Amino acid sequence: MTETCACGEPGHIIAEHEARMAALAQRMPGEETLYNLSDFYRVLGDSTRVRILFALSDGPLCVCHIAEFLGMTQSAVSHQLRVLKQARLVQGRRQGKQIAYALMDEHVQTVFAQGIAHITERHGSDEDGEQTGE
Amino acid sequence: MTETCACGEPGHIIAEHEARMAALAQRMPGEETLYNLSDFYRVLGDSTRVRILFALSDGPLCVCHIAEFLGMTQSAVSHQLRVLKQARLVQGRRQGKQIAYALMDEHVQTVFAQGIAHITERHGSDEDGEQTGE
DNA sequence: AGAACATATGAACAGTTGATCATATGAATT
DNA sequence: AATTCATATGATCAACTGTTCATATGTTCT
Repeated sequence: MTETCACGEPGHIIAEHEARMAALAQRMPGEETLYNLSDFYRVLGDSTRVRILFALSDGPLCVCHIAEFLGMTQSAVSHQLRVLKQARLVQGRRQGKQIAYALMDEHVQTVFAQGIAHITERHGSDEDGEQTGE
Repeated sequence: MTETCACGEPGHIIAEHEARMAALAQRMPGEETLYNLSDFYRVLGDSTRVRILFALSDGPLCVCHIAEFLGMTQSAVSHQLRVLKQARLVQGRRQGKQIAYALMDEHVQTVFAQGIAHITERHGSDEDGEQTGE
């Protein structure tokens, strides 16, 4: 399987690479952590859910209002709220017939804001990248 | 479609919700921004890619070493590197027969580190969440 | 030029995902 | 208790995703 790359010439990059790999094995977070991390990102990796989170960034809203605001079906919103709820990103509080959803904590908002910063700081929207470098 | 929720009773939450919705419409980032944001997260939303990013967090590695380190096929790694490259998260520099991949900039590492922080700060790994609140 | 190595890429396939539709649950109002 | 409104949920289906296999591209060495 692990096709060991045979080029073990001294002074070559291979040397440092292998040193790094040894160090990495130490620092490598547990399988579970990495899985949770990617899972967390996966939840944010859908524009509908991102829009829902943004809709809640100013305060709680009930499902029907989220749906109205985003121009979506109540069902679709509800399904996605369930995902966000399981990921502990939002929280629902019943108020009469309605259920007001809110962001779980400020932490979510922080991460979210940083994401937007990361995107916008790329000064624009040129998104290619087909050259290998060199 | 937008089933307008009829309960317009004064003093009810509906009032503030609708006020918020008006304000939101202003703050709402452009469609493109939100799409880019979720797209960015989507790339991080896969454990293989997260593991690759982590493997590069200590310095460049060539494809075969990444594959060896993660116990994956060269092909699978290469495919994912392409995704990461298009998302401008990594960068490849040819060095002889090999191509050393590296994280694009420190910004990536920052975002990445924050993600790990967000996960671990949840003190453990209890992941349910089936109650609506109340 | 030819062989060997490193990486990229296209096709194919299984597994996952998000929206829709129909319907169930649950709360308030009559 | 029956009706109405608000939300949740299960089934279904099309679209997408990640891996594998086979093969192409590109580099080095002889």
